[in-house]
Amino acid sequence: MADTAPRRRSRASAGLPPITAEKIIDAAVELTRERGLDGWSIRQIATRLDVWPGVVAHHVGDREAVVMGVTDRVISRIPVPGEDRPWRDWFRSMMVDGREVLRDYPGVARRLCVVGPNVPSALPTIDTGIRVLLAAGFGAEAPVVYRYLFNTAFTLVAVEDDRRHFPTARADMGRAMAAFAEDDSLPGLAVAGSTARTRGTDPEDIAAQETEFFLFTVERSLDGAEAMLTSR
Amino acid sequence: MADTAPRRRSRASAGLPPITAEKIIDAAVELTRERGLDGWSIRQIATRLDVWPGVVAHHVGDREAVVMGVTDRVISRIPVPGEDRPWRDWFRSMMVDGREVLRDYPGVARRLCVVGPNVPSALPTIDTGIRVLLAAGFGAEAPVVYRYLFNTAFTLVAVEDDRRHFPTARADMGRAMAAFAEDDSLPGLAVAGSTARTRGTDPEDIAAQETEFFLFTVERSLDGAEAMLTSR
DNA sequence: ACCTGAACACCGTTCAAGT
DNA sequence: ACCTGAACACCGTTCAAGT
Repeated sequence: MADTAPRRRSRASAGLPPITAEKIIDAAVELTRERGLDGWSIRQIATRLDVWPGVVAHHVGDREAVVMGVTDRVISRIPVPGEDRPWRDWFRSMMVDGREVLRDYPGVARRLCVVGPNVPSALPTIDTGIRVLLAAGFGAEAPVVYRYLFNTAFTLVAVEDDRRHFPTARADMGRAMAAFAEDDSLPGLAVAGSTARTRGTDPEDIAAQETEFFLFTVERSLDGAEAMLTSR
Repeated sequence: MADTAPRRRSRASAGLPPITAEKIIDAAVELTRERGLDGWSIRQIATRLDVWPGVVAHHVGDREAVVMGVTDRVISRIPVPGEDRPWRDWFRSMMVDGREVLRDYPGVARRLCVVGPNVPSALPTIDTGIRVLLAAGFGAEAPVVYRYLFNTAFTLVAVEDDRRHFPTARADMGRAMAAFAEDDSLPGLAVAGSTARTRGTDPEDIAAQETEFFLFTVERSLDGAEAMLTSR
């Protein structure tokens, strides 16, 4: 790995181009793809760029600033569906496409949920989404409905990210539930256990179950919003 | 603070009682209440107990083990509503009461969502909740509906925790949105901005808005589940 | 302006040695 | 069995000094 390797000679005197903030974020984005947003250090970025750690602070700022830079870049990759789509289609597309992007950069979904519209690249999506809800008849509740749908989908992606960092957690959970299948004293868990038993436990089965639950969550949250329209 | 203070003499020779795993988790729970689950170090726990850092590993294990111990203890404080309650009431109570407990221990909600039924103290709640859904007529879908409702509520609490660690984020978000109130080129954000303008920005206003959005999310998620019953 | 090189005050984990 | 005391391999941040 050689993540920590001291350098010897000045970049300028060696004829190398100067480091820029953009190159630092580039390296941080790539490290985030490989190891997640909490899986790299400022010193590892510096090593990749062949400079000393202080250079990162000089061009970008502290770790927090680097993380925000990465977040903004990743969010900008999420496509914004056309505003002519029916509201349920628009949100389903945005959520499913957003999940695809976010899953490649573990930890960014959590950040997105926490900082929300403070990430500039999220603004076009928010603007279009609220307009779509206005057109659907949500009126003054459009902003809160947007937040509700957005949060429900992407906090779930954040949890999926976290679970990948507990590689055994998924299998443990399945096994723990399955163990209750014949427990008469806990009939609720017994039902969950029977369900768990019928499902596969190898990685691709788990991935398919995750996607299935994500899509279930998306549809339920859309139903929850739709109930606001029909009860008028 | 004196979080790092070396000790001098043997506990045994000083007549002090031996450290136990329970006392270590006690100290960690208290530190979590004060600073959150990511706000303390193994060395700070050791300092509070007047021992060397290695003692924590000896009695409990690594940091992960201490965190799971804290999580289990905090979850055990969440009351389980009576199973005779109508399903919406049962879930509303569990979610609102759970939020009250979890908010006192920042970071635990996130853990709970990630490890789920691997925390032993969560099992009685899961068992009762699934039974309540079975009684309500959700049939084989009871387990997935339980997961959906649980996740929606407590991932939101996890985000609320995170936002408290970005003390400016909340106000920045409000100000950022309000700034779009007269932006004709972004009409969706303009609507959100107008809404943001009418709301207070001091801490207790923010707390009230957080609670309001939490309750909104809870009702919408319950509506989303209820739609599964009415469409049969 | 940009970068080096080092220092500072922290981490979690491990482990031989003492009691 | 329990704890000391130290070592190890890391962190993020800061900053005087060089170019």
